Amino acid sequence: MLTDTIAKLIEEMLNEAGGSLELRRNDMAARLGCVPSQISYVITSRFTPERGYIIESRRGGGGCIRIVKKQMQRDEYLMHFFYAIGNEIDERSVEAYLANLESNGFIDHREKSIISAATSSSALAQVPTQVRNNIRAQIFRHIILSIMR
Amino acid sequence: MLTDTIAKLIEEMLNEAGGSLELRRNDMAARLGCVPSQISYVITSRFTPERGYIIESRRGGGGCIRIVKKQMQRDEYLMHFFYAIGNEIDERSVEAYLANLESNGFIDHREKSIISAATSSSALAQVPTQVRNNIRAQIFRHIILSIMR
DNA sequence: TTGACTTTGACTTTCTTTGACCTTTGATTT
DNA sequence: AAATCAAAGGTCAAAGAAAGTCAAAGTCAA
Repeated sequence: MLTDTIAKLIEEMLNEAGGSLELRRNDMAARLGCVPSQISYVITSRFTPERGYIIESRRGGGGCIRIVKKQMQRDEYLMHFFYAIGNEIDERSVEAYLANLESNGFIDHREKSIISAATSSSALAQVPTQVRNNIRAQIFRHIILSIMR
Repeated sequence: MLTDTIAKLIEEMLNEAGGSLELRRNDMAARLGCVPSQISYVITSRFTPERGYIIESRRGGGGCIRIVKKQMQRDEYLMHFFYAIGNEIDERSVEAYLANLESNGFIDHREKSIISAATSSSALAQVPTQVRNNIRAQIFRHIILSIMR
């Protein structure tokens, strides 16, 4: 899948560059043989704030897209979660947050898979779909609290 | 019966692949000459968490179904727990199990508090009381599965 | 003949890819 | 300075590609 290829490439570039990176959308699209908006799609779907990335960009001549992987402090993180998770959350977003938590060293791999299991739609299959995301948010929030304590 | 054929095929593929496998539902259905939803049926009826399987999937372009078989025999102790949990469980029993798991070295203190948070009545407050113990059991079972190899 | 399990297919939801059109910015003319 | 132009990136909707859901119909054993 194109999306994955692009996402991997950007991640690599980010690592090499030490967590902060500027890229030209058109160049990148040309190199990969895709339309420029595909790059935008990858960035908005994979390099989200939930996953700990900050995106800025500038149009016009010499314009570019800047991607920064943000390292967060513990307290900052707690605040972040309180505001961000909200009343409901889907499985994908949980995964995004977990990836973020792991890469910031707040949880390890095993803990991640435990939390993932606890909040999976499979585990919550018996919960009516209309409220499943609410329950998931509750569970996730309780877990975050227990970790941050 | 079609179902058995498909189930056997998937099991074989799993063995060959060493316990973990990704398949394309449409491809498989086309190869076997059946409707795609038949594959779904087989998976939901035969490759259940109760039998030690974990299922994940992604829709859309490049989507697929991932099946992981946990080797329950390897950890008899955990398997024992898994079955002992049953279809419903209350908060106190979870705590008792967790104490047991911790003192036997299957989980550490942090993991215990994560699981405790995930299965607490407080986290499940929005779940109707009649089914809360069922949901709790599902969550707990999924967690136990996730820490098996 | 009833109830559990299977089979099928129409419809839904989610994710990706593409392209046409819009907006912003810096440079160049007038 | 104002007007113009070209070079970015942004947006959005439509089409495409998977998988999920669900209910109706079929099968078969007790």
